[in-house]
Amino acid sequence: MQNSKVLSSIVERIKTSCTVSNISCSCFDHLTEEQKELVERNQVIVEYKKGEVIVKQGTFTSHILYICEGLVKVFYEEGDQSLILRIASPKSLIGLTSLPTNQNIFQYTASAYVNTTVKLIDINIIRKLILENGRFASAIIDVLSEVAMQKNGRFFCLNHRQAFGKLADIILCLAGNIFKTDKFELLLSRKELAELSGMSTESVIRTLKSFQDDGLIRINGKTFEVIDPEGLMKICHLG
Amino acid sequence: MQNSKVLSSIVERIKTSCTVSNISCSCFDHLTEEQKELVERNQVIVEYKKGEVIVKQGTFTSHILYICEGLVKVFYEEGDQSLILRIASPKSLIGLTSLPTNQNIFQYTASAYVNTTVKLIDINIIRKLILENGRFASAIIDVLSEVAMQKNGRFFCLNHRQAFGKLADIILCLAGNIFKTDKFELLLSRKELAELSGMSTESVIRTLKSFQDDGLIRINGKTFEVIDPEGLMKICHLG
DNA sequence: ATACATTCCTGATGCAAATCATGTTTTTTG
DNA sequence: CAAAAAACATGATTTGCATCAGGAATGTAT
Repeated sequence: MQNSKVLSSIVERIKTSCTVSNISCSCFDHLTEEQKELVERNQVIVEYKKGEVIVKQGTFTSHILYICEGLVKVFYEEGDQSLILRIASPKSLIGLTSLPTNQNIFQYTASAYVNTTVKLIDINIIRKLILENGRFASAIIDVLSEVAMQKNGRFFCLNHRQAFGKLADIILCLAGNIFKTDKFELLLSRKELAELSGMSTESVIRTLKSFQDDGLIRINGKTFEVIDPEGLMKICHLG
Repeated sequence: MQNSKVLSSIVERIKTSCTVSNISCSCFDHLTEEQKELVERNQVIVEYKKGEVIVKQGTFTSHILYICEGLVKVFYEEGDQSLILRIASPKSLIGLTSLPTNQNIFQYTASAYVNTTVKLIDINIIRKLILENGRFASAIIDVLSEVAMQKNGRFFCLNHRQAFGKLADIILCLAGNIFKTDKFELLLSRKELAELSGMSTESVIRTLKSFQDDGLIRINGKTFEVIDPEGLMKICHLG
């Protein structure tokens, strides 16, 4: 448990270069009671099973997604290749980039990593609220900005680091930002981890093994434990 | 000149995967006369020489940048490595990601590729206008969304294509989006082109040469001419 | 329990592209 | 204008990582 403290302080420091982060949204707090009701009247709550597609790239954006529970993979597709843009955890919004009215098509696919509960909110209501409520608009801008900055960090990491650096980063992010503990049950397969880090499944396995051999992490099936977060940090910044 | 037509139609089609694009901003059109005056009273126009740093990552964001003329490199720095996030051409805004008040530090450096004229607008005025004017806020959201989507395309391209695919993409983007003609004087050095495409300078030179040998482009010093845009297109989507 | 499919893992091979080394041309500067 | 510096170019070498091939372990369906 001492490690948790070290971990959180480290994750704090590497925030900007972090591949995966948890950007929560407080925009609805700025609504009036009346506006809150309006949102509630125009939303539905839907549950998705592990692996199910929530929205598909290329379809019309009729709704904005608000993740209530679960974990969602947001990715860009082209041909048979894909690129994970971000991982959305509870309190995240998905679909904001479709707010421009001349761009009302989903530019990415979102699917559930695990069983996930999502609020679907009518996008026109969001548009209306942006026009009406400055504080709400400002909060939406904040979310967009944060997502953009996080993406810059991920972008940088994927392009400038090599295998072990990328993977070290992802492990720290999963521990620090998503699961918020140094020992967690990883819901993702090695293949999904590979997709996330932009490397081959085999390389992920090999690299994970080398981390384990070097005493940086401990793996037992799906259970991951970060033993030496500072070591991972170093790897992350070197390679 | 026949080629220009082909070129523009092609650039139209590959818009989403385009590494470099020209996102212009019409947000100030939505201001009242009074608000426009407010902006004008709180802005200064500054000229930067080629190579000069306009804003430096890590410094306080007191102003938003509006490019009047020129070409600006926006990049993320970490240690001695850097990553170009986007190229900003006239009518672009830079610094919007610093709008959240809890995040008032520039997350990237901007420097002038060529002599550039920039309007510096007090960021607090922009914040005030977002709260006051819904249409303005909405236009800012539109810009942020477009930049985000463009970044996704660039992100994808840099990660999934190999050298020749990346470079083909960049050449098409420069021709189609920045210079808007199939024959242009490239202001960037091979080294800058390498930085932009995330490859080594030597590889850029070699790849450019192979494009020339294959009759796809013609290069004469700094003058680039796209001869076979459809060929470049194909390369772009294959590799 | 048996058959089948995934996921996980390991070693061998190949290749794209970075790096190194070195030379040439162009541009900048004193 | 000469000297220095930067940009451009090209060949040789190295290397990180994907790909291929095959096997063990785990999970799922029959």
